[in-house]
Amino acid sequence: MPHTDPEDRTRDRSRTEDAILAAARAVLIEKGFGGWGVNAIARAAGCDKQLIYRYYGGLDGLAEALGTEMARDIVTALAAVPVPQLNTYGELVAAMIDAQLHVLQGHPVMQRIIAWELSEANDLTRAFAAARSQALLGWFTRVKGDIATPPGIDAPAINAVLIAAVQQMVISSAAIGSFAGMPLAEPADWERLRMTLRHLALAAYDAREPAK
Amino acid sequence: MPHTDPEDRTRDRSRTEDAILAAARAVLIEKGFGGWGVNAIARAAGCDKQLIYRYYGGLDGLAEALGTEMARDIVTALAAVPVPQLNTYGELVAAMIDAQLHVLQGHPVMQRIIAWELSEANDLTRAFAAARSQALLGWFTRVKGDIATPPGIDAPAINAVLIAAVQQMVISSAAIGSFAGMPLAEPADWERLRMTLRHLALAAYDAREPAK
DNA sequence: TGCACATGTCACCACCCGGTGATATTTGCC
DNA sequence: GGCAAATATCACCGGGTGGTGACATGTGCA
Repeated sequence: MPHTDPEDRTRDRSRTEDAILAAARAVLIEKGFGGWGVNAIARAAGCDKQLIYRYYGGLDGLAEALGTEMARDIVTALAAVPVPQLNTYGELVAAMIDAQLHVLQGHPVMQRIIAWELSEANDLTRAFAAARSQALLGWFTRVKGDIATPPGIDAPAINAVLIAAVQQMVISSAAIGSFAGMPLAEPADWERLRMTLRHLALAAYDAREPAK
Repeated sequence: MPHTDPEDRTRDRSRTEDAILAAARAVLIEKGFGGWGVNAIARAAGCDKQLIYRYYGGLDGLAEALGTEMARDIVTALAAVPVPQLNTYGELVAAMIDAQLHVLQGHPVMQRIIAWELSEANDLTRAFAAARSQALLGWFTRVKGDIATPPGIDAPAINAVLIAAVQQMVISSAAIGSFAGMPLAEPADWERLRMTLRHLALAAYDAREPAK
């Protein structure tokens, strides 16, 4: 029976490609970028490491694939933000911050990649950071056209600071479960952070923030 | 001549101890924690790695020494903050944030250690994070007694968010020179960040921030 | 059927790592 | 001077890494 069903073939390139990609994610999540190598990934994927070189061109190509996935996930998350309902600049920023917090918190691969960027400066990590910046800034410039930018305020800097806080808090929570004495484990902790970020965004932009 | 001057001895324990510690800092700064190991440090110190084990008890003891130095540097930097001149809670927080930004920006070892904390969760990195948190919170609780805490505001959360932003921006600048499209290289960039953080702190706490 | 190719496996290489025991040399005291 | 201890060096171990060439086996087409 030479013509077997593609589903239960023992030799299926696309299947092993998926297995390698999944293993690449799993190893990155479990061991971090320090333990992210061909041997560990091949072991986790249950195949020979040679296939990583054949199908992805080695670690670099595999990392690129993860970066592409990450950028796509950010775009997807931002696309779900209900922009038309936001009528002030502060509300828009608060929504963006909220989306960023949400997607990053549920995305351990992105968390590891960000920690990677912060630890090693090379072409790969620079490409990671650029992809995320582009996804964020692209969405924002595309959306802010509808809403007036407050005058006399350094909006890009404030937005960068808020995004930076989100990143640091989420990455720190994954590593040690808290930050500067503020616990980051229970859902209530995250709600507290969410409210704080919203408060800051509104206080920075909208003259009178609504009572909470 | 058995009684040589201690200054030009070839065999001087305290001298090599200092050399090892300096090499530990240098290697951490240059290669990051991924390349921070006994072989590289001994090579940089110009001595045998055996001495690292003898004098510091291995990598763990050496890392502890670096952590102790870091905590001491934070305390020193905070001690220079002119607390008596600050009469509002927002001003106090702004001064703390400013001190934190200043010390971290001039402390590449601390930058690497923070990136380390964000990448690996073990007893060592947890001890690092705890030491920094303790230095910060200890100073703050010791100082805030003089100034009334604004009611109805989650001050610890806001402070944590601002500190988190500082950390993320500085670490990111060291790694890729910018963050979310905001350049972080020239002194003017840092002044811009400084002003933004101050604006946020005052907007969050003091009802009417002074005109800039 | 037979043959070419795609797919997967294995063995091996040089290199670096952390760690340790044995050994050499200097120092300082008696 | 002599001798013990402190200081420093060397050689080696097992193990892990990224990378590569040779080989085996399943697949699908002529």
